Amino acid sequence: MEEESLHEAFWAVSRRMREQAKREMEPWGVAPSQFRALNTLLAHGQMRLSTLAEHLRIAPRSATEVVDELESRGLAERRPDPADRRATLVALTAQGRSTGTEIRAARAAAGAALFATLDRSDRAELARILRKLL
Amino acid sequence: MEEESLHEAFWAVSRRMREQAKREMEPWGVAPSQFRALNTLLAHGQMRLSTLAEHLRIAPRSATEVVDELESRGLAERRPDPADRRATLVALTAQGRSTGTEIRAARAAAGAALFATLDRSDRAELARILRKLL
DNA sequence: GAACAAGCTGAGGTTACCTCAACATGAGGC
DNA sequence: GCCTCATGTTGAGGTAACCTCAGCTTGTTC
Repeated sequence: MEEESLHEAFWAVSRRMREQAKREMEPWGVAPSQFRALNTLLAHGQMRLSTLAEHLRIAPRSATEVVDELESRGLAERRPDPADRRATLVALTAQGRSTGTEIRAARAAAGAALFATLDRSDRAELARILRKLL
Repeated sequence: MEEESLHEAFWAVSRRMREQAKREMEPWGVAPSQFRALNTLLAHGQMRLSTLAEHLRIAPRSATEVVDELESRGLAERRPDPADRRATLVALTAQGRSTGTEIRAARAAAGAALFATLDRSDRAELARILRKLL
């Protein structure tokens, strides 16, 4: 009973999160899934497709798709991994880096809107609980 | 910075939630979206399609689809609204009611698995914070 | 009784995934 | 050096859960 409503509430919030993220990124023509990739590349630098997939917790095949999109928008590029010729590395282009940081800044400025309604301690609580759930 | 990781954590949890829900409902051949509808019908009784859409926070057109599915599985049925001939009411069949309660029981028994890892106070905290976010 | 609103659905689209199989490359055993 | 097995990426094809837009039927109001 209680679990069901927790479930529903969780679902509603994550839905709202997605909608909002989508709106925020529209000006750059970047979809949420692409931004997620952009963001981890910003944080960790170039990496293999499969490593990116792990970071994003998606199947390698799906990472291929996201990278295709980023590449077609000129935000990232593939290069052969010199260490293993089966692998390809994904790296941000200069434009990818700047677009990524711009979006991050915009989101921060918009207050990462949803979570901004929480005060510092609530955010800490939420983070703690989410970590527990993972 | 912090918001981004909150975002990611939230996303990861809701993803896991969906996967788990899907697995739990497989034996009944009911998808998560269908169960959501089933559940609100169990809770509130028959209602108009548009009202159901509101409850589920989806577009009316999407409710049509969910109800189509439930109907084809014999779990719900449409009947004309005697009060307004434009409208159709959605009601659970006997099988719909029993299947719904079975799934609910199964999920409760499985501990609504994810949230079971939280103790009582954490769950209350989480519920409070989610409510604040909505 | 004309005009506008409300309720539902057909058609068609999108996002963000998935699996499975093919193909190329690498690594270990013999 | 060759064979086998594992690893990395991608083509093909599929799915869930939504969406909008246009069209139909009824209802309400003036």
